[in-house]
Amino acid sequence: MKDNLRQYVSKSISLSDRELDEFCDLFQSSTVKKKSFLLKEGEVCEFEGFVTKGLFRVYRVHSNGVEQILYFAIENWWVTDLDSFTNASVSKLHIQALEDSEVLLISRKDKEYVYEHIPKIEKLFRVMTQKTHIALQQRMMDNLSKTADQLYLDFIEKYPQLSQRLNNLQIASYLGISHEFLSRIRKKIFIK
Amino acid sequence: MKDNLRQYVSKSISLSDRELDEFCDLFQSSTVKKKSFLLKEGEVCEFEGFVTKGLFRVYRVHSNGVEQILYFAIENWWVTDLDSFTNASVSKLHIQALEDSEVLLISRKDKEYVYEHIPKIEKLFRVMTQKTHIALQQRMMDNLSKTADQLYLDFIEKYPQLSQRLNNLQIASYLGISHEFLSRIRKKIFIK
DNA sequence: TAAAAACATTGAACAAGGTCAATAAATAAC
DNA sequence: GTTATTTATTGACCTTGTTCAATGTTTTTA
Repeated sequence: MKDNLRQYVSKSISLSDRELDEFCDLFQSSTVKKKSFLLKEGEVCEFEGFVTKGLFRVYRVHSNGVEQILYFAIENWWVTDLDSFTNASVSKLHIQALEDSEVLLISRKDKEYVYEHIPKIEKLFRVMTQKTHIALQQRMMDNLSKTADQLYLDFIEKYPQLSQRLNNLQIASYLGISHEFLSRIRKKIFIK
Repeated sequence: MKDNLRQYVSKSISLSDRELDEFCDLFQSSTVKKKSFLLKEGEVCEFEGFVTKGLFRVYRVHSNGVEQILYFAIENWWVTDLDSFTNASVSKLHIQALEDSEVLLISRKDKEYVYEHIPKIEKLFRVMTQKTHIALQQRMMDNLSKTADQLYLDFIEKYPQLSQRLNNLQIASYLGISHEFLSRIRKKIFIK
């Protein structure tokens, strides 16, 4: 079950078998049924998760009740509320499974321990955070400059397999547009 | 001149005097006149910079000619194109001084060297990248959910000293709205 | 397999914000 | 100090996307 994680780590850094075992042993597996929550607003996020099966959405509920999806996490992606997890602060986010899912969880304490103990892991996460930061910068620039049509087309082109697994409510909420407007966009696009 | 940098590092991690000297010696100081560029689109970003004086804007020029500001950097902030610097790829960004400025620059090679040589520095930058990532997540959610009025009010409240040093063209470009609309917002707000 | 729930589509009215053009005010350059 | 240049304001009109409500369609659930 932890094969995915082993593979993921090995792709980025070279650890001895022993280090790799030690790292992976710090994770505990958890199954999460569709529609149930890994984290709810108001809680403190005590885990960082590596998804081995299924699909999660990480989202915020605004004061007017509107849900805004920050990101999705599928197989071989990490899922956490970075702010709440690193600062042990109260979370403003929800993390919910959109399919029956499985995830490997590491606690804050164990992660800090492993940073001290296996410095290459610190490198792994530094590089990872850099990559997600670059992607987020790109996404923010796109959101501010591109039209909704283009955002949608880019999304289904960039994440073809993921977009198959999502309904239009989820996609609209990720793109920051209303699902009614997404429906109109789809009509316009697919008629052409 | 490197006192700011020494202080900045010391606040986050504890290095020996020797390590601190070694780290700071890798930087070379550079003065940048108002309106001149530290980086232009099409170049490869060969530096990461620590601003000791002045003000920079990091921005992209979209195909229609519209400028979108990704972020500003003032004293004690870092400035680089993270994507271009880490991947040695061609930059899509411009980095321009908005005031007469001074910046301490470290090269890609030296930064990689220091990661190997002083692991605490790796920690420093991991934590730093995490923080900026959290801030960017917040900014993206705000951009997607808040009205332009609110974005502007939040900006001048969050960065009071910075917003004093910027004209409304720059602020509008950062918020992703037209400067004409910002002008109307200001009228509406300050009349109340 | 029937009822309930969730999801998708469509119309009509509306709001937020953009574009273009003109003018005024403030800075910078000489 | 007086032009140039940059920045700010304002008006009129336009576009993109929202809201609300109704209806149809699919998927769950019992």
